[in-house]
Amino acid sequence: MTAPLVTILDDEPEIRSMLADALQDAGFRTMGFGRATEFEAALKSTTPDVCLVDLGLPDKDGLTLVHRLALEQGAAVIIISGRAQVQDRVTGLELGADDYIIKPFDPAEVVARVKVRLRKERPAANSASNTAQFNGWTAYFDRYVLEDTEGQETTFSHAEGEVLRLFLESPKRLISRAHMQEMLGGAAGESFDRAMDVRISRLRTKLREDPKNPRLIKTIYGAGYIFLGDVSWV
Amino acid sequence: MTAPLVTILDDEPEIRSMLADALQDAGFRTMGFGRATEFEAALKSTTPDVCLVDLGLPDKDGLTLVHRLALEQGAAVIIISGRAQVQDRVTGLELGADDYIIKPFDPAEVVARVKVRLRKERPAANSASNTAQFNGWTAYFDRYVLEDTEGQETTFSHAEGEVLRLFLESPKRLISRAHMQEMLGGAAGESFDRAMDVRISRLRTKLREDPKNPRLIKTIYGAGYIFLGDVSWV
DNA sequence: TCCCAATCCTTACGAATTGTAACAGGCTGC
DNA sequence: GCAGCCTGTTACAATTCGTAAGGATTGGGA
Repeated sequence: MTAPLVTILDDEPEIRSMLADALQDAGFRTMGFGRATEFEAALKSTTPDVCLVDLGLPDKDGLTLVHRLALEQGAAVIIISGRAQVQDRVTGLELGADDYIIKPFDPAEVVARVKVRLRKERPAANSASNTAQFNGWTAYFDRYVLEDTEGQETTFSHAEGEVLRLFLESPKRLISRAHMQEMLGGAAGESFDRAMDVRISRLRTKLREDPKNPRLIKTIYGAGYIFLGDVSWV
Repeated sequence: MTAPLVTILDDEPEIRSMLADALQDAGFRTMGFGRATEFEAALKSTTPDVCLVDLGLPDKDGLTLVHRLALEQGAAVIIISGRAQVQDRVTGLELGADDYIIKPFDPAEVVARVKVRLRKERPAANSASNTAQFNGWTAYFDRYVLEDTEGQETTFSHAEGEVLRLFLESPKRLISRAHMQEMLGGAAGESFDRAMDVRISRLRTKLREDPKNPRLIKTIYGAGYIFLGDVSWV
């Protein structure tokens, strides 16, 4: 799968290169344009995933371009503009933009917002995004299935999935009991926190952990748990 | 079709009412909450389309709430926060928020951004189409027919169609049992709610679901159902 | 080293929830 | 009226998940 393509349409070269650097660091392909006509020409041969569009263009009205982009291309459109009036933002969003960022901006925020758009826009990438691999196991959170090296499948329940997901999102880091309670919805630490133990116990058996020598879910006495797998989300 | 539901979670009553007014003027239904626990309790019986969440809550960490919402509910989440640092915004967006609005804000902009989310989230809400495709199946609601990959047709009844339509209009989102009752007529009764189970059971057999490992209609114990197909309305 | 209290694991049990087969009433069309 | 389908109800099986209880483990102090 090729990296998502982000186009940058802005007449100031410094802004273009600043955004391109930040986006490329985040793993995206980028294409920069200084004029709307150039950009439109390029659209004939490429389909960007996200389009960053500056409204203050010399050769064309940015808003109509945004409108066309959103309608025809189906790409996510993020307006970047110096015009900070609320009315500008509202009309920009109503004409089809997915987001509206005001100059001056921080590149990190632009990258974050681009990522949000991608997360939502690409259904294929979305359905695969709740799958994680670790130490021979594959966890499919959408199907509630755990698959071992030989392709053997086991199902896990919703509650078990919550715990597993929490571990897989913070591997090799200590997860305190209190934090766990909070994440997993429970009322804040009553004396009933043994429920947590049971959940983990059940998860351990599904992961076929050796009770004497757990390799994946390690207990830190008096502190919490730590998940030791090498996790990669697919 | 009922108006989209927007929840407002903020500890300041003035902000809640200001947002509620603006959103209701725009034609949305709203529900306001001052504490995270109240909100979580309400989630058991309703499924909001967009959730506005203030991060500075007294009783719970807003960010973990956002994370859970985005993950489990599948609803669009918009953070509203007084914390204006770029880092705050980036982490908020990475944890699953779809947008991040900084206080003080203009209600008109909030409304505009809510509309953008709805435009993206509910593919079927706008078009009054009667045909939907998902995972090899095609459902023709005008003919009460379900067609599989090979063109084999099965009919479904009105009651089954109601459930199926509800699922197909909110794919990959948790649909609470109570919300379902409300949608499908019956008052939330006592033993009546078993009718719901039976409807779903019958729908499952028509979709040839494996009882041990359903791939399309997933049960979340104690919460509701979630439809996992990739839906597109035609 | 030994002991003890705190902490944690595991098993068994039971309440709550959900799945589904079977039955029965109701409606429609012939 | 009768046959056939739709749909709610009932009853019972299966699942989920918290709780209790007893045993095992840990780590610090005697």
